Amino acid sequence: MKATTRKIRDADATKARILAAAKSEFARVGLGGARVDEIAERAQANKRMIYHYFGGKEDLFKVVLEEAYLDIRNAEQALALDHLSPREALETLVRFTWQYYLDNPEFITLVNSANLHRGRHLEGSERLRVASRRFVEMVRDILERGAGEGTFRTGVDPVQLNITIAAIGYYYLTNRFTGAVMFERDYMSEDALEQRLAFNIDTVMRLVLA
Amino acid sequence: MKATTRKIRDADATKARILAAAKSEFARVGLGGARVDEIAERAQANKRMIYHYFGGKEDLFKVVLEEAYLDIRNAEQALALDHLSPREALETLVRFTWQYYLDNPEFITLVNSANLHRGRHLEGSERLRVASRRFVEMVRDILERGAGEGTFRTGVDPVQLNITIAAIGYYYLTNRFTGAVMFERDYMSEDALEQRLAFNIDTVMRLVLA
DNA sequence: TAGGTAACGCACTAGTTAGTTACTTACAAT
DNA sequence: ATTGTAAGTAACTAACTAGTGCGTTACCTA
Repeated sequence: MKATTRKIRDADATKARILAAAKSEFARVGLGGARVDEIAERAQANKRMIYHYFGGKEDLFKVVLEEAYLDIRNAEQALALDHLSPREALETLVRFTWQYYLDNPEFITLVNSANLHRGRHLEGSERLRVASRRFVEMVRDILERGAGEGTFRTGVDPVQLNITIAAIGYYYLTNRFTGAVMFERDYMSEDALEQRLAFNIDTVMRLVLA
Repeated sequence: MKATTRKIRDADATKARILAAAKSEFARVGLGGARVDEIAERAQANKRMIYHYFGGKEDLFKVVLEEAYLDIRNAEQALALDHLSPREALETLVRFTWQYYLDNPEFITLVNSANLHRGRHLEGSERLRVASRRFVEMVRDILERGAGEGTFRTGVDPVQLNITIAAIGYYYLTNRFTGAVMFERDYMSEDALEQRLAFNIDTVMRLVLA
């Protein structure tokens, strides 16, 4: 009956609720704007528990941030791009990156907040470094396979390509509010999103094709 | 002697000092993180003056933001790209955008902060809309001239191109802290900056060339 | 079933924070 | 020279904020 017993006290569940609430709050108003009391309330936990489990606001932010990055890196691995042709693999990656940002808007704001604070909340994370190395190797492999079969040109730096793939989706979405004012466009209509994705796939393909 | 008289009371000078201090503070720690007392102190002005001249923290942010955008739009116009060949004009724009971000790092953080707050501080700015329209027309003109002489392909959306030109520079710089942790690279060395700019010019050229 | 341990809650502190009140003082126009 | 007005100041306040001290209670294990 253990699984069905409604535990009044459940450390794991409380921790998870705090993390979820913190992710949402940090994403909504940034590290500086987030309020510990608000996170506690939304997590239906006592504020004391945040200090008990995580140490403090900044430590909580570190955990939220690392989780967010590990989550996208894991999702990328799950794509199994090495089973696809180089061309398909790259297009799949561009589409995935775009869709991930759309489905997880809090990821973008968390990353922005982390960088406003000069990345200091991520500095020690060896887990993230390992995951990132694997990711770069994955892209390098696609580029090498493509160059080998003659589809792609040689000499494309996988890190630069990664940055560009992220940039063309990320920038569009994170700056959509000021963009909408300046360019008097609806950035988020179905048509607009579709057009941007098509433009981005085109950009990346023209960049690597032989 | 008016010009050389050291006025103890000078509304314009005080306003300007407040604006400069606010720009720096908002850029450093965001709207939420900035402290009105700190801005007043750094401006060597009394906090009361901020409320007197600008109304409040958020109104001050609005002015800072609008100024920042108008500044880059003016600088772009000053490039006189219509005097260059389409190809040179576009490369000049890519180089300029990149260099502007490097020379005015506060611009990027201000824009990030504005978007974290869903662009609401910019919503009413007709001045910015006018300047942006002129900017889009400038890029459209380059693309049309290029297409006319056969250098560029047809059908490239100038707004999408603008977004991409901004994105590939902006993203690299704003996310350089988390990027440095993940990819174990120095984003800001002279070599790295030069390589990124070259990569970006290449990306844009491949995107538009016929 | 007894008791130790970890989960949890209340109420507080010490320091901040945006914004204001009530005042003084320089300056320019008359 | 006088004086109205705008520039400038200092000392508040009321609300907020991260973090904590200390006591209580549920749950697991021996």
